[in-house]
Parts: sequence; structure tokens; C-alpha cells
Amino acid sequence: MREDTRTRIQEIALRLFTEQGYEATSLREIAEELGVTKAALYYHFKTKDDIVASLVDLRAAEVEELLDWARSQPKTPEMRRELLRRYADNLMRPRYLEVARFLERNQTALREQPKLVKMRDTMLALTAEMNEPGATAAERISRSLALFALHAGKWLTQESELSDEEITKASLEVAMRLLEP
Amino acid sequence: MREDTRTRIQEIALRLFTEQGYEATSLREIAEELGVTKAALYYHFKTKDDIVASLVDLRAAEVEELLDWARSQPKTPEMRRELLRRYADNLMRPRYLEVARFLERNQTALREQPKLVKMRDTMLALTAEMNEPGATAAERISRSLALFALHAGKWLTQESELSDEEITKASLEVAMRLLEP
DNA sequence: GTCTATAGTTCGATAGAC
DNA sequence: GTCTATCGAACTATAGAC
Repeated sequence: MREDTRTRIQEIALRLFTEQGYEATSLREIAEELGVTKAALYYHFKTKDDIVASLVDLRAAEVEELLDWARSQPKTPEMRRELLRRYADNLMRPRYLEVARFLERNQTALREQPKLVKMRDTMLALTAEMNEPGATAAERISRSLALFALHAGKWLTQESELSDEEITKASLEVAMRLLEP
Repeated sequence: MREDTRTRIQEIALRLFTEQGYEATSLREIAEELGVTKAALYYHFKTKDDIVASLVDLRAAEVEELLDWARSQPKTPEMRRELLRRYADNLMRPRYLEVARFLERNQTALREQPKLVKMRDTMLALTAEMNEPGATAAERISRSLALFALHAGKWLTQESELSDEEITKASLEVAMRLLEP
């Protein structure tokens, strides 16, 4: 049985938005690849922006869940390590990683998307949960960078002979070191 | 005496491309802000893409110079530290940093710009110069991330109460730690 | 060097038939 | 749910006058 059209639109849009950029991808292209006309897309999504919103939703829920968890925990070194582990686990899910990459690459174009603005706030709050009030500038940068290191490994994969697993493991290792005093 | 028009076009384009994105910025907007018509822009630059090329040139020269220097040096820990210092110094120049930010935010839209493709190769070669042949995955990621850490501090500045100097100093500190075994 | 004017194209979005 | 047909608006780029 075939996937429903709505999901297929999301898949194609996600790929094209990531490869070419949001603005550079027209609804005509998406429709053509799906084998329908633009008008059909408008049956499933109110606007082009609505497609993006539906993609953000795929990721936002998990990040917010992670923030809720972090806030329920004491700010200990072990909590920070566990936070990185959980974040790395999320990044392992294929669909999630694809959305993350799409969002990374289209920050400017989507800077006014309300759902994305909210998610950015959530991410910022997440880094805040990794720092005590008295943390130094180097500590703040270092710990924020730790979260980022988990993403960074992924784009190195493209040009490298290393396996996906090696990259994931090594990224987590580097991230963990950034937490150490 | 007024700045020449060509330079003013570059300045306005750089700002708008960074704020709104390359695709989202039309030549009409640039022309309006400059107080001329689109046609005037076409006198100074052959295409919209040509404006980008001229902006990339502002940065590419320094990165290539840095690569040449790195290749002339033995791959020692001290050479890597010195490389970070030089890279951080480059980032301090205002115009250079602005171009870096513009390029970061428009990677997808500009992925086929030949000058940018070349500069990406140069950056990749630069990270390669930071690793011995036998380096582990974690070392490779860590050292590549060190270069990136210098950029990362900059976007944290926006939301922080920290001064620019503190950020720069702290970023270099974090980057240096990423070089350590 | 800068202008007006416009060609040529594409876009997001809608109306209405089936 | 998908189609045809079309709209108004925006875009890049060019031609030619001044």
C-alpha cells in the first residue's frame, strides 16, 4: 500500500529544501517530482510555509521534551553528560537528523518562521541549562559547543572514509571532553 | 569625498544578504537603498552572482595565504596553536568577519558559486593540515571543531552580556583546548 | 555612469471543473 | 483529490537614451 500523499510531499520537500535551499525550491519542482500539479499541494498544505511548519514539528517536540527533562534535573556534571547522550540518541534517528540538517542550512530564509523561532529559543534554553549562574565565558562557549559538536561530526562524514558509527562515537567523545573543567 | 559606488554596493549587498539571505534580497532592494536604479548596479557588476564573487574575494585571499603558511610548516602542536591564533586574528578584522558570517548563512544558496567551492576546499585543506596521517576520528573532529570554535563564539555574542573581547579570548581558549591530546 | 522602459521568466496562490 | 487555467506580483537581465 502506498504512502499517503501528505507524507510524500514532506519527504520530497525536505530533500529539495535541504539540497537547494528553501527559497530556491519552488512548489512546481515539488509537484513535478511527486507527479502532480501545484494545485494538488494546496489541497494538503495551506501555504509553502505550512510545509515547513509541519517539518519543524517533527523535531521540535523532541527538543522540548529534552528541555523539560533537563529542567527537572539538578545541574550536575552527570546530568550534562546524560543530556549529551540523549541529544546524540535523538540525532541518530534518520528523519530527525534530516530535519536538523534542513534547519541548519536554512536559518536565514526561515528566520521569521514562528515555530522555528520558538525552537531556537528552546535550544538556547537547553544550553542555558548546561551552565550554572557563575559560569565563565569559556565554560559557556565550551558547553554550548558540546551540543554543537554532535552535529559537527555529521557534516564531516561526507568527505571522510570513516563509518557513521565511528563518527557518532567520536563526536560524543569530543563533546564529553568539552564538558570537562 | 564620497566612497566609490562599487564599494557601497558591496557594503549594502553584504548587509542585506546577511540579514535576509541571498535569494531573498533583490537587486531592486540594493539599488533602492543606494538611491539608484537596478540598471546602475549592472554597470558595476555583470550579474547578481558577480557581487557575491567580489565579496568572496575579500576573504579567500587571506584563507589561502594561511593555507600556504600552514603547508610550509612542520605539523607540530605549536604550529597548530599558531594557526588558530592567526585565524582568530583574521576574524577580528570587521569586514572579514562580516563576510564570514554572510558565507556561513548562505552556504546552500551559494553552493555552486565557483569561488566559494574553491574556498571550501581551501578550508578543508586547512583542517587537513592540522592532522597527522594516523590521527583518530576523535582527533580529526576535535581539531576541525577548534577552527570552528573561533566562529562559534561570535554568534553567542548576540544574546550574551559578555563583551566582544571576552568572547574572542574565551573562544581562543576553548579552541586551544580542543587541540590538546 | 545612470536613467527609463521593458522583455522574458517564474513564483505563490486561487477558482472551478471533474 | 487532482486537474486545467489563470492571476498578480516579483524577479533577473537587457536595450537604448541621456
